[in-house]
Amino acid sequence: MTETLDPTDWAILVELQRDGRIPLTELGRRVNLSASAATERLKRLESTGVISGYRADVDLAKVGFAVLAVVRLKYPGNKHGPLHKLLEQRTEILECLRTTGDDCYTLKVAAGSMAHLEDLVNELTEFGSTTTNLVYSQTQPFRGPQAPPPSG
Amino acid sequence: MTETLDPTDWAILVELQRDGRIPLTELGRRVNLSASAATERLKRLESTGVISGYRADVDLAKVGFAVLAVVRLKYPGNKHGPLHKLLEQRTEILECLRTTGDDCYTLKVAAGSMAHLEDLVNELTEFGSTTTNLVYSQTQPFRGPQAPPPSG
DNA sequence: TCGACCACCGTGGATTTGCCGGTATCTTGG
DNA sequence: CCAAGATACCGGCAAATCCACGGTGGTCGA
Repeated sequence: MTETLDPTDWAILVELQRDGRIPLTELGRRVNLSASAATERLKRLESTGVISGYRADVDLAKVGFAVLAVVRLKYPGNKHGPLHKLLEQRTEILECLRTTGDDCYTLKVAAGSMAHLEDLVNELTEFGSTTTNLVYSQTQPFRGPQAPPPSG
Repeated sequence: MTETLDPTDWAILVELQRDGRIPLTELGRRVNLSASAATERLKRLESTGVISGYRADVDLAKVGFAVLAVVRLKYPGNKHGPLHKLLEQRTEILECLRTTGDDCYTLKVAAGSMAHLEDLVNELTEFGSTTTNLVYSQTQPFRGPQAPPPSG
């Protein structure tokens, strides 16, 4: 399940989480490896699934999504099919976490306006009661793991 | 603030959010453009900040973070400096959203074990009362905007 | 000591990138 | 209506990069 990574592997992960599009030559330079050695390590990280992909980071506000919100959904039923279908259709739902606790799902939602957000929440309310919190700001858009967890 | 994007720009964003490391030649092919035209558009998207960067997507479980949790923090004070300092130090805190509502902050936290999570929550509890929910699963690790918001 | 294995390195041909000038379309002002 | 300018696209070329290859220096077990 978990892969064994040495400090060089971690350095590669950190670099590629900071800038996922650097050439392999530059990657090797940064982690003190030749380009071909860095390539081999990177391929291993990709093929073992440690790196699952690469994504461009899009500024939500710049493309018209002025509103970001966290919506918690208390879903009484056990028919999750329709909800998953909604998640596929509504790409405004950026993320969906199924959690323990009173609220079964925690969603991160982007909307162009409050009216748009209202529409989205209305759709979600079909499934259960919702709690919505607007987001003022977020520290970093996202941050991945930078080092192994303690004692492992 | 918001940039004007035509359908081709959106196609580029979609492709690069799906795979941020494809060569420009391939990108042009996918959006029906020559490599140089695709390059020019991409540079414009980068320089205007629509694309803020590229990141490798790391599988948390594969690198030893078996536990994912959402922690909501009710922060009574108004001294946010110490909290920001903690966010910088503790890279296990993947994301921090400041929101409206009763809970001022919503954090996404990765931990190697329940003991590790307990440590993290203890540190957070120094700042205020916390509510922690473990994450069973997440739909996609993340999904960015795929199309402009309605009527905009 | 031997041989298999592993991670690394350097090389060279194929590919990609970055930059240039040239062309077609659209807008603007006379 | 026409010319000037702007915009977006294309093709082509030099330089950088990618990629598969074989070679090297370690470690480990027989």
